[in-house]
Amino acid sequence: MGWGILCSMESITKNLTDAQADAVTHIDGPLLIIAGPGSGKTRVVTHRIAHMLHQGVRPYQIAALTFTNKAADEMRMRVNLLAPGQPVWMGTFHRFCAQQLRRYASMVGLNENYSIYDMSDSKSAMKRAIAAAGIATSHTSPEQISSAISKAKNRLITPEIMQQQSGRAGDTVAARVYPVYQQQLLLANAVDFDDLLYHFARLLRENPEVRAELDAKLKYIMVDEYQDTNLAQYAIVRAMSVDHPNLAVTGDPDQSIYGWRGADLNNILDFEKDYPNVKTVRLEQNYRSTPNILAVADQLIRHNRRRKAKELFTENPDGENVILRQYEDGYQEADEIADEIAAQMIAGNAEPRDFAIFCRMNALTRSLEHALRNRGLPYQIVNGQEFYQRKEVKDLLSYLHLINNPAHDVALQRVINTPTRGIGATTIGRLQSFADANRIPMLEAARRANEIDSLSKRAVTMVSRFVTIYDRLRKKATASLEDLLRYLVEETHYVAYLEKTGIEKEDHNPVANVDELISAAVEFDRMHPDDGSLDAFLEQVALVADTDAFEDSNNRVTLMTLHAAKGLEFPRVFVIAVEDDLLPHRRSKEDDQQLEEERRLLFVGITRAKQWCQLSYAKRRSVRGDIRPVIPSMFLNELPRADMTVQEARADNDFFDAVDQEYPESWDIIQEEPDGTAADSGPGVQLDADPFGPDEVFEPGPEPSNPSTVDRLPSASVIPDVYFDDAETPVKKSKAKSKIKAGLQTASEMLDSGRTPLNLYREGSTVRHPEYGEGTITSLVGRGPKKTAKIQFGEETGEQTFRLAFAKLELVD
DNA sequence: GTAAACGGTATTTTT
DNA sequence: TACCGTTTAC
Repeated sequence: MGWGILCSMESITKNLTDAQADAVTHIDGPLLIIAGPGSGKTRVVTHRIAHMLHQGVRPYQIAALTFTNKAADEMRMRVNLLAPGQPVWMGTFHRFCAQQLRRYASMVGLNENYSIYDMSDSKSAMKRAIAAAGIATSHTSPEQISSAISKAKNRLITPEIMQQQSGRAGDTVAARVYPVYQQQLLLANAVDFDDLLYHFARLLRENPEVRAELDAKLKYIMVDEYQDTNLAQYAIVRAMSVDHPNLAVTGDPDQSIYGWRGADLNNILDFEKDYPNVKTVRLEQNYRSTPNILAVADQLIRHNRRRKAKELFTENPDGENVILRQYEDGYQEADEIADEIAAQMIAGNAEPRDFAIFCRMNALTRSLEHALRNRGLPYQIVNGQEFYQRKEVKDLLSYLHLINNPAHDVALQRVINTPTRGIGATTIGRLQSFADANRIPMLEAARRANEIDSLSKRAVTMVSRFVTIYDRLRKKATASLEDLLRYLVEETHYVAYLEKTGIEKEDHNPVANVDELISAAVEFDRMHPDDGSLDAFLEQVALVADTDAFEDSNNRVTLMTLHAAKGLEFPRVFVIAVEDDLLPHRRSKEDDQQLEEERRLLFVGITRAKQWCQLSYAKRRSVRGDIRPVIPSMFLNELPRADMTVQEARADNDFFDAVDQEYPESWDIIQEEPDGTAADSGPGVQLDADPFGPDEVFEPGPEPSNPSTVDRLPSASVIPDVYFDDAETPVKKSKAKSKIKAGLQTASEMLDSGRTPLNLYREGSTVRHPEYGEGTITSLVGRGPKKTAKIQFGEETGEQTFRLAFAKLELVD
């Protein structure tokens, strides 16, 4: 054996449980590993690879397919510890297909330098296809058509078949667009994400010799997260495991959360039928979580019908109860979670990286972000706006794409007038028509601009000028990426353009992003001294997901969606907004299978937690602008109260204390726990006396005002009505309340009744105060009831600070 | 042709 | 609220 360092057989299998060792030592023949959360699955997979190598399997005969780059990186790192330097192929499905397609490009009608359209690219392409197909978007949206076509591709349905099938279904429109869209992609020498799988699956199906070749070459295929495979992926894996059916899949039906993307749970549920001689191993012991957390998760998931029943257990010591927490609203949720994190850190047994906050939708991270930032807590958002999606980055990448693939029409349209060079929509439209008529790429049309009669002389000049710039850039295509990018930025005067047009916002600095992209290029050059091509760089960029951006080396609180959380673990976990219409999501409630998927989503969230976990919901939450009452998620009723602590919302006397706690300048320094009291509203904030007029809605609740006191309510078998009813809440039983229920008046209107709505105050607004007279708002911070303004009055009074919800202010216009 | 201003509308999750 | 497409004013 070529590597002396590799551990002995015993050390590979020692420290493994029987079940784990069973899986690790199974080499030939199909293998199904049902792996519960935290059951050491990655350990098994990596040890199995090491074991196979040890037994003489050649590294290039093994391919391990994952869904995320992060999972692949993790696997690579850990295999490398066990068997250093072995060239086992590990990577995502999409990357695998992309690489194979490079080799066999011509067999599916592509060129080897084909481009991968990202979502926004395919969106533009889709719009163009819809227009070309002559379809009015009055009754459908491009998104719906996209999604129908995407689903078709995931199920390996060709345009022809879709047209035949769509007799009665509402997919007829999509079926008409589909062939047009595919043709345009092919003409642009491009594929979308689905095509990577679709083309490759069809390639295998239609070319037996290619199939046999790959089957023989990759004798041992492993698939991670098998429960998330769709039909295309299933077909690919199957096709490569006919002559050498040494297919090992790992997964957990209870963690299947990608049904909406075409994942078919039957792939894993029926695996044993597909491969009769399969060896099945169940990993049910959990090494990650406390028994309490596991019990809650297990009880929840037992409500699903479509699953393979598992008996999850752990030998970990007992931990704290899972907390079920109610908040008044999303802002309080955000603030108090941030406070809780601060408190736990101050208590000294946690640091930022220990915490993760999960939510159903990206939009929900905003208030959390705000609250964390206010307290100076370091955090990272794992989704937000992906770096590669930002305008300035996309602009430059589009240039690179066009340089690499002159047929990339989407890139051309993005770039031809960026920076602006006098080529407007009309001109672009005419180029497009000419291109369509002659079945040529738009760049080709641009080269032949003088043949296009409809173009004005001026337009022809402008277009030619662009082509000249393009050709100049193209000459640099083989330079290092860094050189190419720098040259590009310089030649197009891109930075000047950004500075001229860019509106620099607080957390958005376009020029810095340009620099960051250049850094990424430098890094790529460094990592690929030999094989570094523009092609490879663009492929790499296209296939990294936002979830891969997660850095556990950063000592930061992590904010992400539940989907992004899969495969990760954190000591302390918050799942926020466990509310009806959100989790389960409104659009998933009608269908049982989708509802079960939502339940799995929460299951995934809870099982990420190692020692501490809180689920929360609010009584009301603002949804795109206005505030609406909330019904807690039905899933909360399914949780066992024995392992939980239920906490009702703290009454909103919180408006007057906890808000303005002082936090350390830097979290390196840990301070004593702040002892906020009702009277202590913190420095710099002035509250008007008695904010409650006769018509006020709020009254102080019965809770103690010391925020460090935690209320532990007795457990209950179901969520008591009190959580969303008025019985013990600070909302008075008044006409105002019934209006909430009837939806006639929003809570924010109630809060602001008889006052100027908070969102009308702007920096620079002139306001009148009964005592101080007129002043100008110099700054605004905070949200909702906590929105605070600094107001500059006359010389005598100077600057004063007010909580807008309570101050007796009037807007002067 | 460009840019700002307006108004309508959608709103999940992501390789 | 935020984005997008459209209109409007230069």
